[in-house]
Amino acid sequence: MKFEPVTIKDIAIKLNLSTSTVSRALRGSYEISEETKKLVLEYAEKINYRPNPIALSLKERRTHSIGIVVPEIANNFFSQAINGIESIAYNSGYYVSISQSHESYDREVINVQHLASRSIDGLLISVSAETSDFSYLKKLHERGLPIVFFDRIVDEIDTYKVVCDNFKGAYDATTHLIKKGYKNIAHITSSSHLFITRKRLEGYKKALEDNNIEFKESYVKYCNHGGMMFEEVEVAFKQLFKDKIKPDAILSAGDRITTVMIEVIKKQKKNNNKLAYIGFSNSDLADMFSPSLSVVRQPAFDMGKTAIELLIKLIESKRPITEFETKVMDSTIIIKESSQ
Amino acid sequence: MKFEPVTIKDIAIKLNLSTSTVSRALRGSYEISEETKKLVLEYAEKINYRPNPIALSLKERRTHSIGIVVPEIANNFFSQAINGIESIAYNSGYYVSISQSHESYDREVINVQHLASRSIDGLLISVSAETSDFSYLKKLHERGLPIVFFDRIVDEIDTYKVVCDNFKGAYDATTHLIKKGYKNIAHITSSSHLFITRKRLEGYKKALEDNNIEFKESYVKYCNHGGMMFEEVEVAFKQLFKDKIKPDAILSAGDRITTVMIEVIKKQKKNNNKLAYIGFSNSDLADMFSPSLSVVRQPAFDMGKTAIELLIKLIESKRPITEFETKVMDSTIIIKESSQ
DNA sequence: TAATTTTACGCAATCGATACCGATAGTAAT
DNA sequence: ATTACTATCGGTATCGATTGCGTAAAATTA
Repeated sequence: MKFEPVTIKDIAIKLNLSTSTVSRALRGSYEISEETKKLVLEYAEKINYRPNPIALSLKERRTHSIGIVVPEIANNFFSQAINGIESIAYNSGYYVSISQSHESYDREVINVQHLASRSIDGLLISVSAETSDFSYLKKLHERGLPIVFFDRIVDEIDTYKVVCDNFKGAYDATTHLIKKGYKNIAHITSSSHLFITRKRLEGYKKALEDNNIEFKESYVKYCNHGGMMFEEVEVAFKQLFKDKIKPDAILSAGDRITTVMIEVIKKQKKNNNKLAYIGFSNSDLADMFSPSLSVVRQPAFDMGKTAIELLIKLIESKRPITEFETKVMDSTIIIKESSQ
Repeated sequence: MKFEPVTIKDIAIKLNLSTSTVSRALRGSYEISEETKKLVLEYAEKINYRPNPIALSLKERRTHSIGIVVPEIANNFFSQAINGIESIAYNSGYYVSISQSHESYDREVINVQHLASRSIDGLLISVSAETSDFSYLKKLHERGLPIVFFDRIVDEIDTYKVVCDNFKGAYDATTHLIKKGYKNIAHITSSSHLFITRKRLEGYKKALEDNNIEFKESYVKYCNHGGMMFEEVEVAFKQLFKDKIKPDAILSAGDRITTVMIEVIKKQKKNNNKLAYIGFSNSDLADMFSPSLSVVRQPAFDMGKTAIELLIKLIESKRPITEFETKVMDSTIIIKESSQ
């Protein structure tokens, strides 16, 4: 089965013109007589001619599309961020191509390479939990591919970045738990090589410190697959409760880890309302949980918007940009029953 | 800022060979000496050469990528289906490009046109709630674009389709409610021009009929934006409760409508455990709701897998396929607290 | 009327990779 | 020595659209 679209040549042959004339007529060049223009335009309309974007891309060395690589789309934060990206992209004439790494380094590399080998003009990426080697991104960036990082940013690559204030989010959430009287606060988080993981850990630590609570290394558990595997969260959880002084509250990082943690809690039937928890989450359903979920919410939609705006700026800039900034946006903590 | 990837010509010049020789060496042609092959391969590796997929696409008239158009990705059913699609696509050498219609006809057309104008080899689509005119798809299909519909299928276009048994799902769910003693069962559903909406309505009706319960038109409420607007669901809900005999149970259609409906119920504080509900939903969090949510669950992942398999079959078939089938997969009803 | 300008269009190169058709050595067979 | 054959490589058209350059014919000016 083959899809045979009409080309400019078909029009040229039919109307006894050259392809150059047809091309110029279609784009309304002053060099073409009104008569010919009308003829071409009408016939093109009639046979529903559409320029072949692949041929155009080859010629112009631009595709007018940008690539998005995220760990997963079945994640409220990322799907909201994507919506933000799209809202700007479409109005700016860019088409977006979304792909998922599923928190796997290999999948991430495959996706990025595919996109980068000339099918996109720029890349928006939030790296996977598994990724600790960013050299493949660095190479692409050095070769001139415009890249903007959002959320899971990469510290060692110098370009625009968009994050929320992870330190403050974790600090506020931890402080909130402390104020509620909890003293043994654990932290279940994503993989340790993520920049945002470190920032959140810092916020958590600082809050403890400011309240004269001793930080315990054993209270911090990392999930190297970002919560993609139920077991890793379950193991982390169980280990926490092997401690002689059991946690009375948990701060969790990220949509996936937070929801999986809640599943673990349900499964373990641990919760006789003794365990408080608050998590980074952009779920719209937090209210409907039982108990309703306290969250640190990131401005995902706006982060996406900001990221794409910066990327377009990079792509369309005439001369190389060397001064980059990292936009830090506010997160909000929303207190519900789970942390009371 | 420009991205200047290495081309076959760069290699040719450097090694003092022709582009043809380099091309053949890269693909291991028998016509090239081992010596030259080694030389080319090593240099290509060194400078990290990647063939330009755009040039290849132009030449081969194939892109090795398929397009997915869904109403939204922030929807458990669709994100799971996409994961199913990807699981097969990657292993078959196809790259997937995802885009969202946001239940808007205009967005859907823009997305499909962009994809179709030669940047994809085939299309997987679940149409938006707004779409009632399928002529644009019909045209593309007639011109030879391979299309497979899944979930929101289009009756009047003859190709492969994948759905779950919507009739049976609705029938079973309604029967379950009846068996639990509910007699005034309402149905909040998506827009009326969707094929699956009609099928679900039929299942709902038949279950009432088989149990000698009178069908009331006023108990069926349509959401023409598929639940994308909170208000449409809220209005539907309020109207139901204006009826002199108020519903004691609701069957809702689709992930979005179901979750929005629950929000409405919360907001209205209608639920003193009087109102039972069950909805089509693939949420993994149904258990965590309060009350936990009874659902009709579709085999989203497998539906995605089946759809992409059929699409690849269509794309790679040597001669035109004229015999099409509609795969109907089983749905499962999972009973929890909300329908007791 | 001759010279010059304008109008309207065609030719061919280009983007990157492939593949058909040759072409040139070198070797083997007659 | 002539022919046949093989191994190895290059030239060039091609995919679809754009664009710089060239040019015939028509229109304008001198």
